[in-house]
Amino acid sequence: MLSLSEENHLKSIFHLSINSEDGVSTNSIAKNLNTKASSVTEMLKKLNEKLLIVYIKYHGAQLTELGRKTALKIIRKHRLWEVFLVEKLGFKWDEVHEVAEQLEHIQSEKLTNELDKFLNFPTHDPHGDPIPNPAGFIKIIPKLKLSDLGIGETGKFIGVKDSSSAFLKYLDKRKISLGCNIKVLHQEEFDQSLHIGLDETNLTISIKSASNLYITKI
Amino acid sequence: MLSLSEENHLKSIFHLSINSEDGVSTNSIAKNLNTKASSVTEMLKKLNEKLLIVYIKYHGAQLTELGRKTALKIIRKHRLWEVFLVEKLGFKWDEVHEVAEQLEHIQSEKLTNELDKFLNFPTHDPHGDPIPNPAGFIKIIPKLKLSDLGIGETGKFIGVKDSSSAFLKYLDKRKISLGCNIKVLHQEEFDQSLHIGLDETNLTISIKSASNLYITKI
DNA sequence: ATTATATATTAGGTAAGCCTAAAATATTTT
DNA sequence: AAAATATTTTAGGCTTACCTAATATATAAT
Repeated sequence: MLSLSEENHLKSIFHLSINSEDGVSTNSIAKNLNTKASSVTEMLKKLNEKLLIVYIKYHGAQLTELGRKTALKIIRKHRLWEVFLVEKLGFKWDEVHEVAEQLEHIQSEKLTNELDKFLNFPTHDPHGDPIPNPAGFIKIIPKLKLSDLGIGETGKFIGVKDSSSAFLKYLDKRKISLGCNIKVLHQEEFDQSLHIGLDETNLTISIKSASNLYITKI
Repeated sequence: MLSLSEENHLKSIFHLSINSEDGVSTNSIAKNLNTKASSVTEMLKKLNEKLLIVYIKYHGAQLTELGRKTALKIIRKHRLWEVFLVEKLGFKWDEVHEVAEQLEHIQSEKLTNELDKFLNFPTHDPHGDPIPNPAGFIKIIPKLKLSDLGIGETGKFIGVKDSSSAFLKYLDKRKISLGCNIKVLHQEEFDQSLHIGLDETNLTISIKSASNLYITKI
């Protein structure tokens, strides 16, 4: 059984390795977990011993298949609990993270699987991220950003890149919610901001916001 | 904020002080938590510093009002989660303890209170134990055992004293479930076992079992 | 290709929470 | 009330997971 700290390091490495082919750097993990590089180095040695990562001195860490599965099982729990908090307990999508960070470490396969059933086997969490299956399998869909669409194209809003509370509240205020269809109408030349169509209404969002919205073309 | 270990010690002291006026002994806590007396002594000093208990060397520990409230807030969470596990996720009442021991340490008042609401403000957990309110208030009802009833008297089964898996399964097998009415029909002289009436059926239970069943006279 | 800078590791230290063995205090027995 | 026994505390160690400061390696700039 893994310690809380080991689990958090694994998860961090998983998340940080999504956008990088080679090893995850010590510093990036430290920043992610709010600790110091020296602490991370220690942990990387331990996770390497346990065959959860491949760690080469001065060259960062990469998850092994075992490590990846282990990380995904934790992420599965995190995302299931997020669904529970939003759908059953009425949490807003910007309120769930902190609590889910605690709940994800509860050890009980039965609990996780019964929760999954109770929630009716959801496929995505409230931020649009996919939920791994019990074996830690996940289908990774290459994510397209709204800012990648051309003028006239329409996308379905499926997730956020930055899930900070500020950004989620920004979306709520503008009634941009998961699953809605967004059409790119026009782009301003001088600041790249986008005019978009959303149901009946039109609005303008900055290029920064647009590149935080994941969509699938439709 | 309290550490996991501090919380567990408080809870242990609370449970052990129910049947004893004076201080809870170091050894009994150690036994309860599966640690050693020396570890408990250390912790008692710390909890005393934090004003959660009154600890006098060689004379055990007693909860302060603050300590009692704190313990009851943890117990509140434990019991709410037990209700959730049984009523929503289909756990049996002998399967919930271990998981609830983990869930009781999750820190989020909002979570606890929303869970309470979601469960429709239950007053008792699946073993018949009362659930404290958000402020850590609880009404302690002096508990009567089935073995305290006289011949011909009837009681409503409201809780168990020993909640071991073995005993709970024993009850399940005999269809003795929380809330049912039990009438004492006759007592064997040589082994004190009781003949009881339960709905349409009659059965015999040992005096040991009878003294593990809490009831209210009706 | 050196030098400067950024990044990572090692060395050594701290606090929490556990342990065993020895010493101190309480309790029970005679 | 003294001796025997049980209980509790203290002393000193260990492990995990942190930290800072010093050193080593890698990367970027000249």
